[in-house]
Amino acid sequence: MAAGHMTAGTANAAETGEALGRREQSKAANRQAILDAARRVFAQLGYEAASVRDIIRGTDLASGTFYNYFKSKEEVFEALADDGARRFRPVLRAQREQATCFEDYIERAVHAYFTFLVTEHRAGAHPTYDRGPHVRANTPEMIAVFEEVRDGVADAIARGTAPMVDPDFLAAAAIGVAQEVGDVMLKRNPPDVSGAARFVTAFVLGGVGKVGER
Amino acid sequence: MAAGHMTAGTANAAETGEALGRREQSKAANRQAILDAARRVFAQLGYEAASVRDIIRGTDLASGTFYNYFKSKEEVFEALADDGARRFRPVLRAQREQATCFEDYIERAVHAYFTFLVTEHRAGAHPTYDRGPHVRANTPEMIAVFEEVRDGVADAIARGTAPMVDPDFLAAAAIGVAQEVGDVMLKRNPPDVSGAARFVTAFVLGGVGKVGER
DNA sequence: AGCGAAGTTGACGGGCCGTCACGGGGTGAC
DNA sequence: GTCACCCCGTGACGGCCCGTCAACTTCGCT
Repeated sequence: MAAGHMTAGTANAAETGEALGRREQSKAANRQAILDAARRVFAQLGYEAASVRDIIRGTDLASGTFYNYFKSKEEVFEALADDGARRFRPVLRAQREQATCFEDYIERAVHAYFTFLVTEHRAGAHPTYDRGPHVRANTPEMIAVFEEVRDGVADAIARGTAPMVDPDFLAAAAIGVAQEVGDVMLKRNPPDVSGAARFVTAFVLGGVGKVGER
Repeated sequence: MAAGHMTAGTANAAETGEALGRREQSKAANRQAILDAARRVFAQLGYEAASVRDIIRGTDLASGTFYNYFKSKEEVFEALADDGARRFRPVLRAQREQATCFEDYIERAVHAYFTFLVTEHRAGAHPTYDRGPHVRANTPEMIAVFEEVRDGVADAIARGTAPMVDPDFLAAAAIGVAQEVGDVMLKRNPPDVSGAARFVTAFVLGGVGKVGER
């Protein structure tokens, strides 16, 4: 803004972190244009059915340009996924710090996840990943919850708060429950986030307890 | 075999159910050739990466012939899936009848499912469904277990053996656990079917118990 | 102003898709 | 045994998507 009559040199860019050269600006814009188009296209056609060409048509770029930014449809998906995870993870961390106990922690994490699911679902960002036989993609939030829960569980076990069980199995079980129940929840109208979160929490905690008994 | 000098008329076919006309014979053979090729190709390339052309090349048929039997790759997958389910379901039923209680029933079902998984996995029939972002197809056995467990749970609730809970959520949770833990199990060497089955059983039963408490 | 690098463009060869007009061979009637 | 019918296998075809690349445009710097 204060650039005025400056020649937009490198010194200015380093000064604030913004006001990049035309080159960098255009690069960022193109990348974002591709991601935006991809979001729209995935939402409309579903990930499976969408083609790179569909995404390109959603921008005003040439086909070759796409490949300057991404190698494939998969890579675009991953970029979108990382984006989702980056937005979601802080929320999850916050819940973890506010939690009063292990039980509370699980419920908060799951509740946050389901809320996120419903939001993204409403926004159309989560297309029907289920075309063909029946296919599901691991959403970024899922991965975030997975790692978060795994860490939380490992913590709890280390502190003796939770029984000692195979953490891989446990994390897998928890994520499986959240995933499937989340799916069922989304199909209901209206989706009962709190109810589903309570169900999952109880189920997982009950499972942990029973498994820990030997 | 006893056909001898017969003119292979329709009456003979109806008599035993076999000894079909050349036409029907060839049709069955072609269908089977496609399914066999598809199994191989899916195993080798993965479901995602496999193309209809790959399947066709795995047979000595022309491309047009494929479409006389199946509309798409998806339809071939479904045919293979139905086949798997048809082989697996009787096993599951048998376990159900042998079970002495609800707990035993769950463990038997899960154990049978995991055994099936390992067998099919070894046979290469279950390719890496996870290419690209991370994609998973609902296998036919999964669907069979899903329905079986759902029915079993509904039964148990009706008889008062299991606490009254939302059966959709419950079935979803159970299948989610089995699915994810099954995945983890398959990645270990050697896969511990009994251990995983015990884990899942305990987890699910614990979950059911806790959820039922209110 | 002018040069070199960075980035964009769109045409191109290769491959897959599903279709369809053709022809060969099984089938049943006589 | 013969023959007409029609089922079904065949493979070439137009349409589309893929990833590449030589030519060109734009930017950044001197």
